Amino acid sequence: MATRAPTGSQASSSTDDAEFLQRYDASKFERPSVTVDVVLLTIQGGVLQALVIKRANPPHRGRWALPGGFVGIDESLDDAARRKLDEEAGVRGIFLEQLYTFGEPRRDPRTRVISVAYYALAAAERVHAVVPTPEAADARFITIPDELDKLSMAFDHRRILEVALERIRGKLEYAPIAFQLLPRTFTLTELQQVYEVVLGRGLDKRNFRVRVLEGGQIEDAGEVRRGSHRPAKLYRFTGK
Amino acid sequence: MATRAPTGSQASSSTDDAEFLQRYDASKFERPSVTVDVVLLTIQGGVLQALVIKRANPPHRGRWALPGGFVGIDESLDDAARRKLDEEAGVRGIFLEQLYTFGEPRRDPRTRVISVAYYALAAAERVHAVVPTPEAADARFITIPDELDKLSMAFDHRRILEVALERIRGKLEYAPIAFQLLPRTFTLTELQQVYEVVLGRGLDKRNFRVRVLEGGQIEDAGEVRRGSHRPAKLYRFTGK
DNA sequence: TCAAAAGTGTTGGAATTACACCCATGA
DNA sequence: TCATGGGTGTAATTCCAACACTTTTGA
Repeated sequence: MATRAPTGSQASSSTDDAEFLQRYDASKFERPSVTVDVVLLTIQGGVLQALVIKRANPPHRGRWALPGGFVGIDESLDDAARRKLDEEAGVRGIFLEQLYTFGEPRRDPRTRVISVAYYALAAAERVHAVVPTPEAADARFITIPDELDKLSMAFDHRRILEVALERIRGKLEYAPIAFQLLPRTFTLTELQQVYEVVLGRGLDKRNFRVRVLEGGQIEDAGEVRRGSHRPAKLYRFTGK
Repeated sequence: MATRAPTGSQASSSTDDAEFLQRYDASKFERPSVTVDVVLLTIQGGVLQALVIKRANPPHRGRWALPGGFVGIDESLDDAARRKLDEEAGVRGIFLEQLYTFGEPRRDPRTRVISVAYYALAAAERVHAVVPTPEAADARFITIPDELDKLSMAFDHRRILEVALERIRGKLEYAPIAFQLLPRTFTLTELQQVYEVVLGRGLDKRNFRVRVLEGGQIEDAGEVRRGSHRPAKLYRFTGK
């Protein structure tokens, strides 16, 4: 038997592999179903919101659940999450990142279902204009934490949502994710509100501005937003 | 149809669910295989090391791979990872945490395989005494980064290992994981070496000691380690 | 002219970094 | 006694938190 040296060169799939493929009995192992579930977060009206969909079928018919569904057999996990976001929220091209995989044997009463959870972030404009879609007749945004605390959710989706919140609160401080919750250009006050809403506490305006302007992640967009009062400078995120 | 109010009470599995279970056609969706792969890290001889196993079967026969295997249909993901660690490394009861799920359609040439990756940390004493085991006749620890850089690994296991390294480097600074790489009692120099080896750079001894002693996570174990020179105080981690 | 949001600096304390020598032990 | 790793303090700097008023605009 030709064993390969530990420090061998980059080898392509060997002849062994091809032979094995033909012999491989794919039915040998009982396989779980694999789904993706997506926590879509946005900020609207000064509050953090998450998209939930009312289940039209058992199990948990009539309860609220995260958008999600089965992963296609030739589809990557990321693609499945993106597809579900498109089908059930009508949203494309937004920030999306894998969160955690939930695989307790009894988390779905039907059969063994392993769910790879994702979280997505979008500016309110990107999502409030397009929901609902054909696949999700009854979809809505719940406010966090108020409505979430009262809502009974299907499966372990409440837990998934809470893990997503933990994650973005942690990441907010070292990764450029706040910008994903804003339109391309934004005012510093709007950016600060993102931080305040996600972290759940107020921040000092002067300290915040110094920090963010010295951080080198945003640049002056050269325009102003006019409201009913003093116009505010617009900034844009300088892609990392 | 009785739709549930958005803010309803915690409902148990409904009759709908039970009915549906009987009708549910589990074969409707083609299902991927699901595996776990475990990155077992340890520190030995002042270097970071990872356990790899030589594959006895195709695909990638003779190449080095992470310990891992299929998830049982009634087994949680965590349990599967723990089981593999036991079977292929003979190690139990060590720190284990989910890392990331790798699910590209072609990552395994046989069929669609989604791998939920874990990383595990153990003191050298815990693992070097027990490897190899029956299931993994050819297992060894490779040094990081030296041997890893030269090694050709099966599947996307190199990538998984690199993601694990990124993760522990990031977590080292805010989570108490360094202690997982040490025996129950340890000297401050040993603790510092863990940080240095994982981060790949030297640290100032005096600053390190002040920080760690004021951190409140360790306590004096009341003993000393005697070597060939001045004895060193032993400390223990005060479980968070 | 007034209401409302935009914009702007300073200061004190805390945390972080840089840096060099003496101590206790076993051989 | 000497080689080796164990153990300790201080000063400069940077970072962070607290704090209030003036400016610009549209109504």
